[in-house]
Amino acid sequence: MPEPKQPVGRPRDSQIDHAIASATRALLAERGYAKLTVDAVASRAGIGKAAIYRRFATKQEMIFAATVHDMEEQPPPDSGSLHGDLEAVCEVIAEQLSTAAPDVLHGLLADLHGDSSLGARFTGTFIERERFVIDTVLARAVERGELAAAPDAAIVHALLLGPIFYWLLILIGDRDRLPDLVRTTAAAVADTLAATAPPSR
Amino acid sequence: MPEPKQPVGRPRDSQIDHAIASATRALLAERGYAKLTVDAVASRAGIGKAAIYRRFATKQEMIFAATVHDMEEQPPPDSGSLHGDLEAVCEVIAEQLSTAAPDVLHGLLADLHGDSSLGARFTGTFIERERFVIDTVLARAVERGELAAAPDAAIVHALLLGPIFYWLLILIGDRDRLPDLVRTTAAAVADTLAATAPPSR
Amino acid sequence: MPEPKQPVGRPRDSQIDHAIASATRALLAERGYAKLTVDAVASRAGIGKAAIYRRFATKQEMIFAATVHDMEEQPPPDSGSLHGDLEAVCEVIAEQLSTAAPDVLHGLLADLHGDSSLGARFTGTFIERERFVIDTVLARAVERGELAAAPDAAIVHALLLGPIFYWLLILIGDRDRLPDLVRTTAAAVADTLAATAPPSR
Amino acid sequence: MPEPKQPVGRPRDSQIDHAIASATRALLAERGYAKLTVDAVASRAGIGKAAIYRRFATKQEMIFAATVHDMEEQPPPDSGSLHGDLEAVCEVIAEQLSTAAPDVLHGLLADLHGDSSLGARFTGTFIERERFVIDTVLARAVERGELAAAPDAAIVHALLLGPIFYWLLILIGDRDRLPDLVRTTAAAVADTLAATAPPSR
DNA sequence: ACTTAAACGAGACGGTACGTCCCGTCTTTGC
DNA sequence: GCAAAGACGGGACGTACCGTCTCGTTTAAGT
Repeated sequence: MPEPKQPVGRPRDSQIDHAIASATRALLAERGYAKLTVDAVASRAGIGKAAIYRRFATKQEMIFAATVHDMEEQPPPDSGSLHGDLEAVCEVIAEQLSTAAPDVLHGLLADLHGDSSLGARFTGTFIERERFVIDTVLARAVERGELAAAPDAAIVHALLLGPIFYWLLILIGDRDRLPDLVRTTAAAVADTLAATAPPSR
Repeated sequence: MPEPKQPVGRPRDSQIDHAIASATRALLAERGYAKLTVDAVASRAGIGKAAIYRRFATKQEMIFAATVHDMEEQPPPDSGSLHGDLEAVCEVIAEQLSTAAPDVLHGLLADLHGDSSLGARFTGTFIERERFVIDTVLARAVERGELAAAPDAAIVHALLLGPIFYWLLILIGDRDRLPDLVRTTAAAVADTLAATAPPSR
Repeated sequence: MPEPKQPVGRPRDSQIDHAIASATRALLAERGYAKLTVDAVASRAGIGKAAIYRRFATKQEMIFAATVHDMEEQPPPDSGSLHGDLEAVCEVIAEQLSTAAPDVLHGLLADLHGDSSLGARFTGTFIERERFVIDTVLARAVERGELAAAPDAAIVHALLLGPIFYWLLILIGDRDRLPDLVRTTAAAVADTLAATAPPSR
Repeated sequence: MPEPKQPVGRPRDSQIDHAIASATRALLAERGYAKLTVDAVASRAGIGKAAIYRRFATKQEMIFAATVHDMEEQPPPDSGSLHGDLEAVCEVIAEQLSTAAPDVLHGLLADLHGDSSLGARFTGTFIERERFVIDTVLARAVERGELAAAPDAAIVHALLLGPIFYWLLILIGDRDRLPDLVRTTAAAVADTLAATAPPSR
């Protein structure tokens, strides 16, 4: 029996889930990743620490849940060309990333890769999902006849999203210029792929 | 006179600087960024904690100094072509980065951007130095007649080094395939630049 | 209403109070006052340092509480004569003091008078209590007709207990001879008082 | 040869001895025993720490030397009676003690008895000297015929000086009343001795 | 309505690391 | 060839968090 887990006792209060998430986000914005403490989140949310640890095993999981909560990524609608598809993919990622402060992303990434289980979960969701999106748009291009064969998706992944991450996380570049970067990147990747795997005439 | 600051008292023992740096690096390699403690560094280096805090205000500054100690980046020798120069720049960065464990890079970046003074210092040295290297190779290309005008260096910076960081820090990709990525990236950027700012015929 | 202060949250574990006190006393006996460390107390008591600092603001307060825990001093039973009463008072004090090592007494007194709040607390409890005992036996003597009027209690206090403290703390005298000293002191004080304030015939 | 110790090199600067002692006394008065640091003394005296440690093995010795520097105690001139002699002894001690703050005396005593070598030295000088003074006045009384035999000097020592120490160190009593206490104590001890060892008629 | 079982706010708990301070020693340069 | 200035190893201090664990109270579902 797959254990329907008939609930006994007081059920979890779903308001608390929201309170935790929004307190976490507020404190991240106010004080930064490094100075976020679980006690502060509990206090700000008006709840006890136990309510947090009943939901999340570690502080990192809490932050992870509060920050990447709704990042659902779907392959973009078929734009009719590889170039258009790649640009759409880039744009979505860029938009999502630019809502977060760089120090939060760095802190989260550091903690993610410092904890192997969380790291695996991150790779298993976000990275895989991005990869799937890229696979999809590449397959479309092959089908469309733009490319002779699907190139290595991992390399394309890095070429396409790397510049955006670097701009936001390392260069801490001006966000107004992000659209420029997105356009240039998408164009460069599209051209390179076309040159490397030209359609068999 | 700009204060020659003639030293009085016992001078700092430069052997201790080395001992701190190498103990830090050893412990980072052995136990990882998250488990590095100042006491452990002092103990391993055979010194007192005070000697560390006399040199560095925080643990983060110590790690910063110990890890980025000798990263001197010079523009690569002129290879004769923009493509060759870009590839050389990429290779050097890729080589430097791959000597460090990903968790150290993440931890360091997180701490860097969690402390504004350190973050500014990082940008003011490494990023500026990388930017200078890129400026140099772009200027060479213009001089050579490969490009009509030097393109925006910041964008080139992101396009060129972003994929490598992404590969190592986010994808945690196979390091054996890094040379492939470097080649592809350099080629893509060179082609894009040539297409965007072609030599005035 | 004088604030009944209904407790919320997890209450303090009173076993820990005992564990701290007995670990402190054990370590004082084993290693002496100067070598007592808070970490050692915590470790010996099997608790965290935070549990100590939640109860006591400083190491000194902890030692104060641990060493003077149960020193409840009551006026001795009426022996029928001033001399007998004074001797009883002396004996009790002498016995209590001789259970402690001189270095602990010195250390404690030094810390007491190095921290004004602790010093005031010490005076407000022990000294006051001793004074009350002395007041009581003097009042008895007046009632009994042994003395015409109660003499200055502060002077009597010093005359009666001073020699014992001096013997134990300054002379570090042989403890076997303490009973002798107690007898002589009590006799001297009783005689002096009788001579100074004789019963009005 | 009894080693005339012909001095080699630069002789010690005796001004420094004074500077150390007065800086120590000033800081003791300003900040108290517990907060006295060697660095502060050196800085205040305008000298290096080494100059201090060249003269004293420990901080305690330095304070000891600075505070008890000139306490030379001689038996008082013969007053003609035991009572008068005892009172004179008391007065001298009381005067010397009341120049020092109680926290300094306590701190010093604590450190003295925490360090056995210094403790022995203290006993070997001050206590012995006091004892000699008491022995002397008791011998005079015997010679004079006031006492049949010299009583136990240790007990007399405690009886005579204990109340003064207690008043100043434990009760932190009013110093204006010290003369009263001295008179009462001397009278009590004189009477008791006379009663215990009356002159053989 | 009453029992039961879990969730709740509050906050104490063991543990670990931090950064500071001081001691007594050692090592320079300058007088 | 000593002195000041101050760096050094060592070690304790008191603080701050983490993730866990009681308390006494509250809330739903099942009797």
